[in-house]
Amino acid sequence: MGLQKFSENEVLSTLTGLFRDHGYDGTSLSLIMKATGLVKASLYHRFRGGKEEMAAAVMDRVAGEFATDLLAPLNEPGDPAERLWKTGERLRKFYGSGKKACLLDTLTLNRESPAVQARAKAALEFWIDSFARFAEDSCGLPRVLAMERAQDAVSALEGGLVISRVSGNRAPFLRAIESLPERLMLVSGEVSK
Amino acid sequence: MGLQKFSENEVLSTLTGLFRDHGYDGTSLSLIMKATGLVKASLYHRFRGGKEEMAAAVMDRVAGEFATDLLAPLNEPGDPAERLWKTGERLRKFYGSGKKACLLDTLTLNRESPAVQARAKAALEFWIDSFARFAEDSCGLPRVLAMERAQDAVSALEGGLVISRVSGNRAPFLRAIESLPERLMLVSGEVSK
DNA sequence: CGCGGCGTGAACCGATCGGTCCAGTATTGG
DNA sequence: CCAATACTGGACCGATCGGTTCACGCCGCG
Repeated sequence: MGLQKFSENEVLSTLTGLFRDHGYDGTSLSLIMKATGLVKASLYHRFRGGKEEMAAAVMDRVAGEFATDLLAPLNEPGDPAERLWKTGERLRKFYGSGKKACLLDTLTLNRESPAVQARAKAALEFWIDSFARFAEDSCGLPRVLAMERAQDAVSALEGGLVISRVSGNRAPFLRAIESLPERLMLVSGEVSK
Repeated sequence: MGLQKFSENEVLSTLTGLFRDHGYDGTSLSLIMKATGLVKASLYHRFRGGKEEMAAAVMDRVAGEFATDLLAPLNEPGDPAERLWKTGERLRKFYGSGKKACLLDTLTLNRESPAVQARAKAALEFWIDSFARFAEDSCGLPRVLAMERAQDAVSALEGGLVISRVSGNRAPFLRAIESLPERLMLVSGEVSK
């Protein structure tokens, strides 16, 4: 069998960066060719479904990364505060401290991609659910409150990314990361500061 | 002078909806033609700069709407709580209770549009600044805290929009609206609930 | 060593992209 | 009522869009 110039993982990484920066419509095949160093036929050979399959594959990969890496500490044994901090650090790194955008945002504008849309929704729900279960199981928050807090926590992260991207100031996103303990671990909402 | 089929305002409203729903790259000229009922030449006559000028005009219009309508209550005399509530209601209506996206998000992915990018940044800064001045002048928050709170408030709104759009659940956005008083009016962060 | 097959490059496809041109229409001011 | 003006329709442009085809080269396996 012929040897591939770049591994599946390398290509998917490049694709991920592309879709993050430019969204679905903004990521043209020619841009993908330039960035990956592969030509159309090579791309098409790996992704028979074309661009949409590429986007779906990227979503799957990132969803897997969230499940097995970024959000994994939430389900491990140990001190809840430390586990949440670990997850926060990984999220911070994943989003380049606010420099990189989120696929859930940039990849969901194209309406005529139900496959991508469904994956995004599932990934978001998994994320929120992971936060909620952590707040409920490890921190004793009542179920409904835990769900609200989880939604708000992810919302704060996503919003921070938008603000940081548009304003060029990473502080809002970093504060969203730092606020995770207050959001998911405290029963009432008071802050010491 | 010839009579125009649709007023400047009608066309700009349609364009606003288009750019909100599909982003910059996703809003093709043919889509614009269908939605506005105008043909390319007519569009091009009104916007010599083409699609980029349309996007810029939309940004200008919405920025003006924020300044003279949505955020205006913050600078009026009267009870701060009521003024903030008024602004919240207008924001809620503007974003269709979470169904409609924000241009600051959907229009800032295309990097090779410095004009649009600059307008978005300015509009966002104006928004944050309006919140911050309200928190400082009307609610007595110290300047630096007011600025942080304002950033976080806008961040919560933007995040709520993303979550609501992807999940199809409007609750997160509505909670972001409801949380405005806590965010901008309270010196410490405790909540009664 | 040669065979089978995966992976790749280049050429090519129709459709659509954003943008341009100009002749015509309609309307208002003089 | 005529001319200047504001606007619109349709045809057209080159470039690029996403997608497809096919033959060749390269590799591992027998």
